[in-house]
Amino acid sequence: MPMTDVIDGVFAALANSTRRALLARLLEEGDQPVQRLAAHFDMARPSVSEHLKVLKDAGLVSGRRRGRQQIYRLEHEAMASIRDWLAPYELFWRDKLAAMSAVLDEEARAEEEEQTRVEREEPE
Amino acid sequence: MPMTDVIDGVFAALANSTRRALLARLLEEGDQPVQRLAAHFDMARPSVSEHLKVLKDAGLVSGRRRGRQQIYRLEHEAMASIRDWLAPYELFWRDKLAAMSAVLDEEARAEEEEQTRVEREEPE
DNA sequence: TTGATGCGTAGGCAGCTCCCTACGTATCAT
DNA sequence: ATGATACGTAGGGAGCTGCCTACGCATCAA
Repeated sequence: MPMTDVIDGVFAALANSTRRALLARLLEEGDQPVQRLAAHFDMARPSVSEHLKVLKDAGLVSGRRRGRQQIYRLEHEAMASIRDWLAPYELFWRDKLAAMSAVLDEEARAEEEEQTRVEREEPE
Repeated sequence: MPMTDVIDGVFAALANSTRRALLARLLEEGDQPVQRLAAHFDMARPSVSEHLKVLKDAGLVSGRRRGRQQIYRLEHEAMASIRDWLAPYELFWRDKLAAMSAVLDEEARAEEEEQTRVEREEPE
């Protein structure tokens, strides 16, 4: 599977607030079964199951059986793929902001020098 | 506008390979007009315009006029909102991996100690 | 074995996405 | 003013999303 399709799936999965909320629950409360996850949402349980399937297909969560329950947990790799995708943009902006702050520092320095000169010309 | 809607828009905008490719062009080649962006895609120019609108609505790009051209450029804030959303998960996994590597280190140390003991018992 | 529980899937419907072509509008060259 | 250029929007169609209820299957308690 091409990398672009993986990223497609991950971003698409995250483009829904219910699914992001499911991830947040798993993050804050740890692994848990569907029932417990579904309890927090004003939505039929099967709909939650479908959301979990989307997250699972995207690689953002995994499920294991425990008796008749299915325990879901966060998976790291898919998240990491987003971070990796984001990295070049972060670098770009880091450099951009660094350059900008260098300019501002230079302006501040020049202004301070100007201020010093003025102060020398207007003593007391 | 609630933060969740902003994030929704950004993730939805990024859940399309054409739009991600447009961002990549802007990243690598800098600000440019629609025409030049559209040239790289096997797609009608108006479709590219629509993708750019999605990116613009999500806050990922901005446009300024130059004569009859519209120059698009990357915008930082929307990207930053993703990074911020991602941060708690990154922290979670950093801790998780740190704990895991501590366990592995401990196992390695124990194993090494065992090895040392064996070596003492079998000198030369 | 029987009934209850936990979960997933089937089927259906309203609304959105992504592409297209046709057209409207602003700007520029002549 | 006239035609060309750069761009956006309108309108439409095929397919996907997100929700629902109904149902099927596996597991557990009694």
